[in-house]
Amino acid sequence: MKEGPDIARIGTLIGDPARANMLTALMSGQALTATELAQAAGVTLQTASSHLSKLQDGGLVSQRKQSRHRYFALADPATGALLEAIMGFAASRGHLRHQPGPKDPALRKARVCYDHLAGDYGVRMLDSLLDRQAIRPEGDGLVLTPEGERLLGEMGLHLALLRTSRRPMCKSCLDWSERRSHLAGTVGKALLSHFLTSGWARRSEDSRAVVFSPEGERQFGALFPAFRVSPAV
Amino acid sequence: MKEGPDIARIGTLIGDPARANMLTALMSGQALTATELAQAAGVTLQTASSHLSKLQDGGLVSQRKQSRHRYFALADPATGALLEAIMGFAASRGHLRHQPGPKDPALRKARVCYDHLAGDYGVRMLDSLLDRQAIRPEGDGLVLTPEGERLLGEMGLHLALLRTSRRPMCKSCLDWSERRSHLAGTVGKALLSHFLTSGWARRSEDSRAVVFSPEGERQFGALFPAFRVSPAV
DNA sequence: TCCATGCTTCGGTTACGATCGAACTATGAA
DNA sequence: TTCATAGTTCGATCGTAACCGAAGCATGGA
Repeated sequence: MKEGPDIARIGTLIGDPARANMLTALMSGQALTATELAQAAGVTLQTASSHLSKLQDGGLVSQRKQSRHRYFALADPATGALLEAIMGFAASRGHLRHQPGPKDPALRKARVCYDHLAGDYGVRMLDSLLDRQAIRPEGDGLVLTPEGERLLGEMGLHLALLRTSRRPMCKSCLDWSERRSHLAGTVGKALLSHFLTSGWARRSEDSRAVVFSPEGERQFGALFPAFRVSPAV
Repeated sequence: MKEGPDIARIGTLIGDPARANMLTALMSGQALTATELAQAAGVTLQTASSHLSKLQDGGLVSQRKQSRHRYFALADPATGALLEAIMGFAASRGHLRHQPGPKDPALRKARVCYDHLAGDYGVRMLDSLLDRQAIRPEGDGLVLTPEGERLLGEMGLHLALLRTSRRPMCKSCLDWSERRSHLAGTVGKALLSHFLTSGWARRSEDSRAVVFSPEGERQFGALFPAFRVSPAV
């Protein structure tokens, strides 16, 4: 018989709509309870529980008990990266759950993608960083330039701390709404985190949307000017 | 309702064992007929036909008519890359179709991974290229150094021609058998192609194994010495 | 024209897995 | 102790999709 990785198992786990909804909800990077995930998936708690134990057996999600609650989260960054890859691929083939039109504009403008910023603002940020040579494409990936290090330092990010992670610093991630790339990796995570902690933006309660305050809009606009009216393909 | 890429659809397509087997067979990079794919999947021709039309609707495979035959292949390199990513992820979670032991030694030694060399020899090749600084890790990816350009030129590969492709030149790909990376991308493809055309190796008829000739072993060993007895994790 | 080959379509069967109600366990609060 | 909340396990139902036999198309050779 054949030998090799069991891709069918992973496919089956992701292939059920309820499980896919749960995983998508967990792409926000937050840990969610079984009840919350049941709501997100549109199934009862019993069904959700069954799905979650399958996802856990499959190594896609991890569980943390905390008093009466059980918090579930994506198992690790690799899981998030895999889901991002599949999302990008699905979008590239036109497999959208509904129409790709201008629906849910908040999500299209700015949203959380596992742990970094996606949507129009995410794309614009990466474009701007590339334009001012803070980041440079190199081989298949992206690298931070000295100018980029200076810029991030100015914003108060601790580069040395970021480098301790085993994840790549910069990584491009295909955006399903924009059909273009935005910035993932440790730096992408740190930037989003910076926006949130400095009060420039906050996360929407009930979706993956990221809502900028007026002040945040101003600051973001100054840091990452829309240097080109980017046509969304 | 939710908005976004339909990852469940991709998951379902990959999640059926018969379809997964077909896709794995197509990872050899060769175009195969419906009959061949039916054999690979262990189903009848009717069933295979049904699966193939689903895969085609989903944008995972493409079809080419040639007289009475219909050749199917992976739709594009992005599809191969996605499958590679899922294989790596599945292997990292221990999801193997059978035991990960020393079974099918030919496959573990050297095999085709979509269009480049994988297995022990693939890992060894990349290790060796990194060791002699022909390739350098940069950011998330790999880049060819001047030394690497010299080396490839010496082997008779046309770098200018390779650069015309939109795919990255060098790319690392996680190896399920070795749990380490091997070389993908345009350069990885060109190297495998070089081994095959120069008669150093040939493809096995009925599997993804790559069989080296005695002369090929010698040449490969000279070019890519096993500079370190690499422990397979 | 006839037949062989390669593949698709149709129809009916079957099996697996998603689903939920109900009962059960666990933790915390009153 | 009792009650409430959070979650799992069990059992039964139900729908979908995989599967294959048979028939139908298409292409090419004799």
